[in-house]
Amino acid sequence: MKIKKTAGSPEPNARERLLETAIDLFAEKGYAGTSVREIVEQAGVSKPVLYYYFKSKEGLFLAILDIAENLQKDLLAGVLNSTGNVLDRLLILYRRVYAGIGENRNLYKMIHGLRSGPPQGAPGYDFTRYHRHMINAIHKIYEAGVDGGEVKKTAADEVAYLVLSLIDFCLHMDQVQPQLSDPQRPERLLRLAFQGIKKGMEN
Amino acid sequence: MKIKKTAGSPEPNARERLLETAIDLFAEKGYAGTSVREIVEQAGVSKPVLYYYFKSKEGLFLAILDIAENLQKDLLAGVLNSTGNVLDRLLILYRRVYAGIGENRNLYKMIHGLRSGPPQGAPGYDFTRYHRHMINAIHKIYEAGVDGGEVKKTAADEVAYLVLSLIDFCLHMDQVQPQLSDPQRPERLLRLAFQGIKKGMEN
DNA sequence: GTCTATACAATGATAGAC
DNA sequence: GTCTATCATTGTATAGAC
Repeated sequence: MKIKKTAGSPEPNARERLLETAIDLFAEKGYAGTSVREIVEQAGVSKPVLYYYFKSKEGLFLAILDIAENLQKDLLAGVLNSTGNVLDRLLILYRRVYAGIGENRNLYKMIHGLRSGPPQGAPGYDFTRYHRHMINAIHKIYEAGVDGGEVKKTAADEVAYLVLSLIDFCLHMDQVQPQLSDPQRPERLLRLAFQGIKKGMEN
Repeated sequence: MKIKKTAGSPEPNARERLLETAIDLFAEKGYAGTSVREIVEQAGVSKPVLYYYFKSKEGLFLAILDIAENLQKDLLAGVLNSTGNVLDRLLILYRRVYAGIGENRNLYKMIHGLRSGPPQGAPGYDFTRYHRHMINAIHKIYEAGVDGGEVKKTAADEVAYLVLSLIDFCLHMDQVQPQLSDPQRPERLLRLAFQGIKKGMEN
């Protein structure tokens, strides 16, 4: 699930290096905070090379987002092929997402920053799509659990939000405060949410 | 709980207008995406006025963050004066925070963007402090509930993270997808988390 | 496809008059 | 305290040679 070029072509190197470098820099300093000069310098190419492949800074930016959405799409499709009970499948969802992020850490960082942040002069782009894809996946997993009589039929929407908020939060923590992060936390939080906090609710 | 100047002084207007304008612009376009020229133009002052009051773009930025932290501090102190059971107090926490955000919407937007995003060329600043303050407040509320025998003694840390993730998520939704936002959702999610999702856990 | 060289607008910041 | 005028630097983007 690594970044690959769009189609099979001779493709030496420059384009790939530009993509990877730009992802790193956008993740680290934001869109507006990153200059074209920095990108090409660090990628070891000259300015016109960037404009040749991507037409503009915006073009490069959008090319990256296109890659990201395809990665997410493939990943969620894989998760929905899983079997098991709801909690297990949600944990699979989390682990796959977590693993996918690990493989393209800065790509996630870049998107995460832009998703909750201001469009730093970046071209208009609807970042809520990633969110929607996640909600849909959780929804499907949960509904399978309702059909199997495993979980309450409570408003599935609310559950999807509850689960996504936990996952998002843990990924966010892992991103901005890795020293406080704990790979086991998502599992514990999910179990906690499943069982309830209130006294007298022990399984 | 509105933004006010640091001390009592003659103070006509320019400084205040610069602060408010900068908050709006930083919220909308990020730190790097906002130029000094834009700020002073929209504030109706000339460039040197900004440099007179804040010394630099960074100085203005840091002055804003200082205001924000004081607002949060006062707000949480007020919340911790509340009484009642855990769920009620957590809802009070959410409502106060929500109200506080409503009063200074763009201030929150600006910080929220920088908290999860890249330092867009902005001066180094530890944005995790807001997070820590929230965790501490939730912790205190929850511990009061444990003492009163109201909630499980389960790892209070986990509960704090669970609750904060719900609150953060709802505030985030309200921020980036107001059309999908629902003022009642936080309450529903908190109740859901308290009671548990799993079947057989009905109160 | 990739380079050198450059155009040209916008940037953050300041000097010095009032 | 606030202005006009200006600075050096950096920004995105392109022409034209190879």
